[in-house]
Amino acid sequence: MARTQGSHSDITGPRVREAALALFAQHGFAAVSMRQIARAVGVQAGALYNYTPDKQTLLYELMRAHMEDLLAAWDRAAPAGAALERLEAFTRFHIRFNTSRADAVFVSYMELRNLAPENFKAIERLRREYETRLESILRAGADAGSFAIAEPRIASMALIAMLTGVNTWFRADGRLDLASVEAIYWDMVRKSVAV
Amino acid sequence: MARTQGSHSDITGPRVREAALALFAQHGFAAVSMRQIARAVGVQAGALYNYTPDKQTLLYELMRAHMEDLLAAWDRAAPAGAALERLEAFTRFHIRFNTSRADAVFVSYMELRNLAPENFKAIERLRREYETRLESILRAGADAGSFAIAEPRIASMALIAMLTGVNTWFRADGRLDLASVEAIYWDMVRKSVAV
DNA sequence: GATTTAACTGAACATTCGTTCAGATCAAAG
DNA sequence: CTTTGATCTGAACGAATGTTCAGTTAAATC
Repeated sequence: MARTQGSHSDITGPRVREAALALFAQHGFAAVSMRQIARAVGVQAGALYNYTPDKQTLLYELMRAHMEDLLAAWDRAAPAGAALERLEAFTRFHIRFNTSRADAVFVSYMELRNLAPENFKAIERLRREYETRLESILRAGADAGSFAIAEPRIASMALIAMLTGVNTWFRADGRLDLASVEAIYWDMVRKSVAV
Repeated sequence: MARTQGSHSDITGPRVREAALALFAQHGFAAVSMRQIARAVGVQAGALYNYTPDKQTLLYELMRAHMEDLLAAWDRAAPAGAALERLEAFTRFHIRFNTSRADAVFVSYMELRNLAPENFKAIERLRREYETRLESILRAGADAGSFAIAEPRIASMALIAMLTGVNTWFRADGRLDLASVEAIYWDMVRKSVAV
């Protein structure tokens, strides 16, 4: 038995996913060919099929991995305590996590319509789970009387849309650093749910 | 000279654009073929080239028309007066206009990366113009002391992202009607910029 | 140094793509 | 009724698509 571990596949596999993610983000899933991905990795197109059964599954696995990373990272970072502190933590976490993985965020939102139905359902469930994390915070704050929110579910969608929007304009080498961006958005979030 | 006006082209032309818009919104520009569009219209693929020089221009013209409609509609609807009233008008207008043209909004955001560079620049200019309309309102309110906004440009991006997010969940036959949605969002917008 | 086999190549498969164009169609103008 | 030309068909073009697979390569094991 030869080349059981630590072989090329440990290197090529991640590189396939990295290249696919970058290309999907730049040109879109449908506009990127398996040959383009292979060229970026430095192999022939056929070699990609050692790492994914097909193009569709490659997309799905990228999105699933991203959504599960997102949930796991938040569950690790989420503090206990008052709703206001939890909301601030969520706001800053969302901005930091999403700006640090712009390609994955972009693909996970833009390519939903290119998922096969069963894959779409799985990703939507994960997305919904994340939204519910914020919704719970808003409900807790509303129940405690520290937030004024008529519709917690809709407010959570509104806030997530606002926060994710940072990705459309933020550049790491721009005028504002992440700390300033966090402060600006937290100020708006805090006030928007204030009593 | 025969069939100079009021002929098939007055009917087929709009139908081509309608079919293309709906298909682009559903499957994405790159995933939709000229033959699919032709089938939806009820003609052969070759006939489409009486109405667009190529697929790229078809996409560009759809996006350009949408952005110019948006700007013209706002400029007609925009009231004079205090910043707070102008901001409320903008909030309600944005929600109403965007939910009434979900396909065009979706395509105009999602397919930016499929535009040829010069077309991209033209659409980006129009988008920037619209963002500046809101930014001006925020600056006026900040100068007058009625808003507390450190970064008007960024606040305008944040608010537009939040408002456009309505399209991801709003359904005309859902639990909430548009008036309720407008009220919920206006409440959040108003508070987020409050002193 | 011989053997094993994971990893990859390179060619091939049937489809589909955007676009072109000669010719058919047919409603309106003369 | 004849002419005109806008409109559309139907076939064709080369290029590109996702995927398969027999065969080559070479690193790790014995």
